[in-house]
Amino acid sequence: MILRTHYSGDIRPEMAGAEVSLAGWAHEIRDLGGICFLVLRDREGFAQVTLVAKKVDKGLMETVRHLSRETIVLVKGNVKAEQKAPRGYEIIPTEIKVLSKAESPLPMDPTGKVGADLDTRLDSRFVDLRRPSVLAVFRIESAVMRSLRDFFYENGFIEVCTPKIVATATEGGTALFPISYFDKEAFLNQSPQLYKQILMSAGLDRVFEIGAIFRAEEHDTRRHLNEAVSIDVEVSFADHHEVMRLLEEAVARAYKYVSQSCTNYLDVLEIELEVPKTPFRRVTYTQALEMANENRTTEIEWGDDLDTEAEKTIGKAVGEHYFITEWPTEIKPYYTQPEEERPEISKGFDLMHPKMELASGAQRVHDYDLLVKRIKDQGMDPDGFEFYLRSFMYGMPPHAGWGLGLGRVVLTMLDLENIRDAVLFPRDRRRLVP
RNA sequence: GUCCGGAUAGUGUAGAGGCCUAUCAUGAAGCCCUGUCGAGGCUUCGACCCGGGUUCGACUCCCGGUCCGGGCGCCA
Repeated sequence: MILRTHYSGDIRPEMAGAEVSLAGWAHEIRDLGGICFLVLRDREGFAQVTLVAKKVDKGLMETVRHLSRETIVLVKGNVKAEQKAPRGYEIIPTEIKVLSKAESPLPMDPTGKVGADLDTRLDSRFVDLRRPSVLAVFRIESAVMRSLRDFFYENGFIEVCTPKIVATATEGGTALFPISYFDKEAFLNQSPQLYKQILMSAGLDRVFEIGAIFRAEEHDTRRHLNEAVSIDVEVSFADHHEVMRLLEEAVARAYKYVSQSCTNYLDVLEIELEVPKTPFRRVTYTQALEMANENRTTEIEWGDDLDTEAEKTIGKAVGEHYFITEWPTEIKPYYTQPEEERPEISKGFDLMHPKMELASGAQRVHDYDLLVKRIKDQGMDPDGFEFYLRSFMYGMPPHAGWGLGLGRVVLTMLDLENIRDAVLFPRDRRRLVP
């Protein structure tokens, strides 16, 4: 049984006379003496419940007058078309039941009239999310995931779930969270990379996963978190060009879907979403370096990674989504395939938004010997990768893939200030609760 | 890690050595009001991060700490 018959957003003035039950939060109570308005809020909007002193049961009037804000109520009543009411209708109640009382004062203002710092908001995220403008971000995030899933299924992908508890590091570079696993040492996985690749050997051909990744870096920025959601893709018998094409289509598709299906949430956020045009511009690493080194005091040398300043300069110059391609092999992970003709250049790429990096990917090394060599060259021990390397010994198709940060897609799409705004319960260096 | 900025009622803020028994808004409690829609009016309640120092006197200045925000770094 569901207590409500309708969401507030389902009700139309044309339903006048209908008996409905609404359930939600007492958003506001405006008592004008002879008439009293209760604004009930649920996930889909607001409904005005109107009580006229002369016409309504005294007990009901008293109940409403003494409701604390954010108390959960069940309102049974009749729809009345009323021009003076917001959205052209109001509810004339016959029964109001308090389901759960809200204490007061509230930890923050859920109406948005009075602001709250990010820290305050995150501490009381359950109240923060009651603000339609905050919820809108996550409704859109849901739409992004849905559009990507649709896109992947339409393109022959199999959705997979790889383990998050692992025995070894994936890539070496980043720090891992150690965990206790009975009598063994284990880690939280930094990326599904190795498992996606194993599945290519297994013959799944095209896989995707939307899942959590963990990085134990003590970074402290507006675009990094220690737990993130990664949208990962791996495709067999494909090169990096093919998966770049997939990636740009996936991103454009998400924008398109959101712009069509989330108009009300975009309105709440006052955003006019522009769908990026594909194909995205390809900028080689060498070209990127040239752009970055203009008007710069300390030049970045060929072979160095691009720093934040460089990303910003290039982003400004390009002004839309773009790929950086032809990275030096040396600064890409060991599983990145070098070009055959000039092995110092790799088949790795990054997808960039003018504000920040969104994804990175590559055609992968599928040759066992080369992979072992590359692992050694990067100062790691192939023994730790045996479970992974074994899958390269018995038939591994050439393959390519990428990982795209969900939070960053939403952050850049909605022009949010902080990645924490795009994650329900962010985990950063200091924050572990809620 | 490092550099810059900050910490005042539940929330968001004003404050520049005595003006502070601390401003405003929001909120809460109560009262008035029949069409509000950020309703309005009146009354009441509620705060200077912690420790040390300077000074006759510190919310205010100095030192240390804690926490928060931002930049960079680390990170793909």
